[in-house]
Formats: sequence, structure tokens, C-alpha cells
Amino acid sequence: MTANENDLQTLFRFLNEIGIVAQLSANAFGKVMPEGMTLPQFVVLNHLVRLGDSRTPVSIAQAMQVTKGAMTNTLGHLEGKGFIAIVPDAHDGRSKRVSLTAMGKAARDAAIEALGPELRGIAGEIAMPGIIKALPAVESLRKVLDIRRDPKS
Amino acid sequence: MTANENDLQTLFRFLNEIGIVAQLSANAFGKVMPEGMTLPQFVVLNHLVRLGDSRTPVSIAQAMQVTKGAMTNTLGHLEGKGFIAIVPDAHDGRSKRVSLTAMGKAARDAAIEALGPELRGIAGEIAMPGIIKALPAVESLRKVLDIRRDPKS
DNA sequence: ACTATATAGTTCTACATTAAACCAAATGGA
DNA sequence: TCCATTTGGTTTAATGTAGAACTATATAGT
Repeated sequence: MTANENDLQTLFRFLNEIGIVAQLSANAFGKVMPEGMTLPQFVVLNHLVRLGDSRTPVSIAQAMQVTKGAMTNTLGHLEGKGFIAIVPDAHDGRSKRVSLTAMGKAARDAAIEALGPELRGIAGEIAMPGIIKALPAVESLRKVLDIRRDPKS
Repeated sequence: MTANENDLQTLFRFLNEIGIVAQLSANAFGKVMPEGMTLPQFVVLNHLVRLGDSRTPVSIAQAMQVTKGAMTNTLGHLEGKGFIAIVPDAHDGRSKRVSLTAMGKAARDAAIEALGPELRGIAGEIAMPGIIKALPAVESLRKVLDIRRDPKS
């Protein structure tokens, strides 16, 4: 599977477009989010809802591909608002456990609610079958980049 | 074309994946770039090569979807390194014109060169036909988000 | 047991970005 | 012509992130 010049051009454009879409969608998210809820905060809350409580900060950082330092920052904000509880891990003195509070769950639900109209608007203006078909390609690209970044992940 | 609940889920996941891919690829770019060349700087240089010289700062900012302030910053760096020349627009006292210098062109070519192996590596580890088929979906998503952000664009 | 190494988390510095306020020049309508 | 509005660009403050240095605890090999 040797890559030809055309493939490289396409891949380059693909990553370029993805960068811009990411920037545009982050902005759009920010505009509809309830006051004070930032995208990284929301993503963490959503992660906890989907994958369950009692995650460690590092595992969350890896899942969303940010540094530990960035996660310390985000978790600090969420804890300050009472959206999560952070407790020491009983079995590992180095580690901590992050869990959602009722307020955090409510805040996440409110954010999802606020996101609805925007998502519906986008979905209504785009050819969704194409998006559905494209999703696996983006996912596999994510996996490849992930592994290249840290081969032992 | 009413969006059902499944479409919203898919769109949400799609944007999520795109955000992470953007972050991963920005990091990967940063690692292979020649010393001092940042991703935004490279994107601007590349934009000038592809779309031609004599662009205005605002048009570049719009093309890559960053604020005018961010562009002022990036262009300042590029000018400081001698990669671009910025001159007042003769026909519009408010405006400026940005053009590549020989050094800027060389720096862009060197960056492209440095990017090659990384792109080749990725292209070799991924199913490129899927990427090629997915590109139009990402592009149309970009257009939709673009228009929703500023309907008169 | 001991030592080297790996891992969890925090802190600090540097930097790119947004949003908003601001200035200057152009545009369009009364 | 004059005034209101728009547009190009800069600047400032606030924020999120990466990267590196650091502490503390766990793990593995000898």
C-alpha cells in the first residue's frame, strides 16, 4: 500500500478541512452553550455520562487527547462549580477518581438540550447519508494518528 | 429533510471525532515542522502560494476561519521572519496587501518537504479510498457551518 | 529488600486564540 | 455635502493548551 502523490494531496486537504471544521464547530458550540459552560468542560461531563463514573483524570485526558495539565485545569473548573467530585483512589495513592454529581448530570443534560437546535439545523442543511458514510473514515484516521502519536497506546 | 434522532447522534459523534483528529494532527504537524514554524504560520504561507499573492489580511483570516486579531498576530510573526511583505493597499487606505518573499516561499517548500514523511506514513497506515470518498462530506460540512456562522458570506 | 523506572497529578511558562473596544478610512443615503 | 454605517486592521484582557519540571507513589528487576 504505497501512497502516491495524489493520496498525499488528498490527505493534506482532508486534514486541512478537518482543522477548519473543528474550529467552526467549536465556535458554534460556544455560542449555544449555557453561560459558563465551555466545550472542554462539556466534553468531560459527556464522557463521564457515556463511559461511566469513577474515571481517572489521566484516562479522561487520553480519551480526549489533551495533556494532563489541561485536564487538571478543566477538572478544577468543573469541581469548582460542583459538577464533579474528585476523590483519592483508595487503591492507588497517586491516583484520583472523578465522578459526576447530580448538578453535573443536570448541567450536561442542559447542555445537550441547548445543543439540539443547532445540531438539528446543521443536520437539516447537509446531506446526512454522506456524513454517515464518512464517519468510519474519520474514526480510522483518529485511530491511526492516535497510534502514531503513542505506539504503545 | 427532517433530521431524526439517529442523525443527531451521528452528527455529534462526527464533530467529536473531527475535533480530536484536528488536535492530533495539529500536534503531529508541530512535531515535524522546522524550528520556529508553527501550524498557523505554515497555513498562511501555503494559502499565499496556492491562491496567489496580494491577499488582504482579512481575506486570509476568513479563509482559515480565525479572527482578525489572530491574523494580525500570525502575520506579524511571518513578517518578522521576512517570510512575507506587508504593504498598504494603494486603492484602499484601510487595507493592506500581503505577499510572499523568496524566503517565505523557501520556508513553505521546506515545511512541505518536512511534512512529506509524516503524510506518507499516515497514508500508508490508512485506507485511502475511504478518505477520498469522505472528503466531500467534510467539505460540505465546512460550507454549512461557514454559512451558518455568517449567512451573508 | 533495594534500586531504577514508570506513572498520576500539579504547577509554571510560553503562546495562540477569542471577544470586545478601538481607530481610521470607505460607502451609501438623505 | 454630511452623517451614519460598514469595513480593515490593531490592541487589550481572559482563557485554554502544550511542554517541561517537579513531587509522590507504584512497579519491576536484581
